[in-house]
Amino acid sequence: MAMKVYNTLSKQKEELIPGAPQQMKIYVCGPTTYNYIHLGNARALVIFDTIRRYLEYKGYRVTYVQNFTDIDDKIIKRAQEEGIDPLQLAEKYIGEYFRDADALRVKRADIYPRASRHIPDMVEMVKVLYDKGIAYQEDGDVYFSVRKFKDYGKLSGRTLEEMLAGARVDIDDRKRDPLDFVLWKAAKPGEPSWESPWGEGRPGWHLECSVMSLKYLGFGFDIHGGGSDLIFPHHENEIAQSEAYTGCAPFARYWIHNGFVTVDQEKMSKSLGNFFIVRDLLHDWPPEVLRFFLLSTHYSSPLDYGPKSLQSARKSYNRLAHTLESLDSITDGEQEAVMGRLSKSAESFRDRIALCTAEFEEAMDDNFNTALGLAALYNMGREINGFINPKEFVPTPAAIHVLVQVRRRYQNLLGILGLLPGEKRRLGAEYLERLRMIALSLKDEAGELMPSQLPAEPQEMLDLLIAVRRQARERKDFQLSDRLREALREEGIILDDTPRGARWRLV
RNA sequence: GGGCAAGUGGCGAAGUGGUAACGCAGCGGACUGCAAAUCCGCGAUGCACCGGUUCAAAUCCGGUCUUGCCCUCCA
Repeated sequence: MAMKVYNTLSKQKEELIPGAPQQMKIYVCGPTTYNYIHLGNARALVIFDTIRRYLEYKGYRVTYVQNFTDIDDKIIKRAQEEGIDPLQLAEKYIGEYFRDADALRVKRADIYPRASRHIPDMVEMVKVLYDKGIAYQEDGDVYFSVRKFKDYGKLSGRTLEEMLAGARVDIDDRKRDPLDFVLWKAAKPGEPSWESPWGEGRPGWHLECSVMSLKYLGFGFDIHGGGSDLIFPHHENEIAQSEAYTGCAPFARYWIHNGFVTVDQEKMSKSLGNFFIVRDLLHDWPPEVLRFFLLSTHYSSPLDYGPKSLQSARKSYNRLAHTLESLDSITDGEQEAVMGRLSKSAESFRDRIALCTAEFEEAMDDNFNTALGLAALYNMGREINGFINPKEFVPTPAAIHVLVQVRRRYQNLLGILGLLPGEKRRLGAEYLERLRMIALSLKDEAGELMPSQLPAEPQEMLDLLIAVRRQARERKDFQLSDRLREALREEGIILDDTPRGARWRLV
């Protein structure tokens, strides 16, 4: 199946054809590291991570590059406030970035280039642009002359005149044209700076992405991604620099931009101050739930954040995860049971699963429509539940065989979206005391069901409480049974009664 | 002021010419202890509004209203 993707450059959906067979070279603009990442940053991360995973699923060899902007006005400002070295500050937040990204199941990029480590390459690019007469110098600053690049505006879809009409551009005497942008900034006292033919200074923001993407992926690489707020000026300027530098086009072939996360319909942004830090959200919500939320809307649309939407995401996600749990428990570690004759119903079940898989792939092939892909997973989940839940279901070897395959398939697809449930959490030592409290508080009611000697290990303690409850149920003491279940629930332990006894899980 | 999106059931959200996916909430049912959890089923005669094109429109065209985004560091 051919894949299609919306290309910001052509403003239409195009077939995605790799530059080299079965390979995809992707460059994604990473964060400026002066703070923890927020949910808006996370959206871009998760979206491009999902695109990458899907391409890999389709058999592409993906080279994935994501930069860190570690030289920047804000980093410098923040570092001055804290009285530390800017690069050290950036390094600290790069570390924090990895903690959050890893928690969100974002696969590591192949290369994480940093602006600070590519200064000579950047100076070289400026030099070439200067020698070509496209850039000019003024008081140690070097500017790119947009009038010298005829295609300026092709990404954002604006002419120079339209941009000027905005009248919000800086009036700067040193610029020959208000729309010219800085390639190299002359050093100011107390700021990090590097040697250059125009004196001490530091690179302009857009330069790093041009230099580093060309260096690691080469001219005309496949996909360049980022948030829509980067279309102008960042990506527009990247194109101008890079194509003026190399003298040919296109610098990158497909430009993919994701929509914003909003709060009360307003863009979540650092400058507005209405942002939510991923670190905090991870404290309250499992990473899969955050990922589910971020992928539940098409990547190009705005996504409104609110506690209600996350609650809904949690319930929605739990259903998908629960189906996987059921599959796990029924196939119970079996890898590949012996093949036997399939019943008619098992056969048609297998066929319907195949249809859902095709549905998922079609959705993802069409501009990475994760919302539609999730719908396919729900359809698949419904088929699975409908197959294994009825009383008349018999786990014959043949049925298990099918289910093992289905589990693998279902797991695979969830994995593309990064939605595989994390490792089952263990009962930590902190539970022991809380569980003992429950036991003690119910001692009178439970009478001889509760032994006087309580276990000293959390899991044994929980097993004991579950056993007590089972006995209470057997003698139809539902009051005690319910009270026990409620008490456990308050501690975050949920009991599910099944025909094979109670199963527990953590919220 | 200029440029660009979007407006779909109570809520969220797919669908860009052929008769409205999916999730949450709600309702009904199965299971059960008239429990929790879970599972299954049901839901828009209509897709902001008006007009037009077409055998056929949520989907194309024109107009109106509303909202958001970009034009400034930002994923």
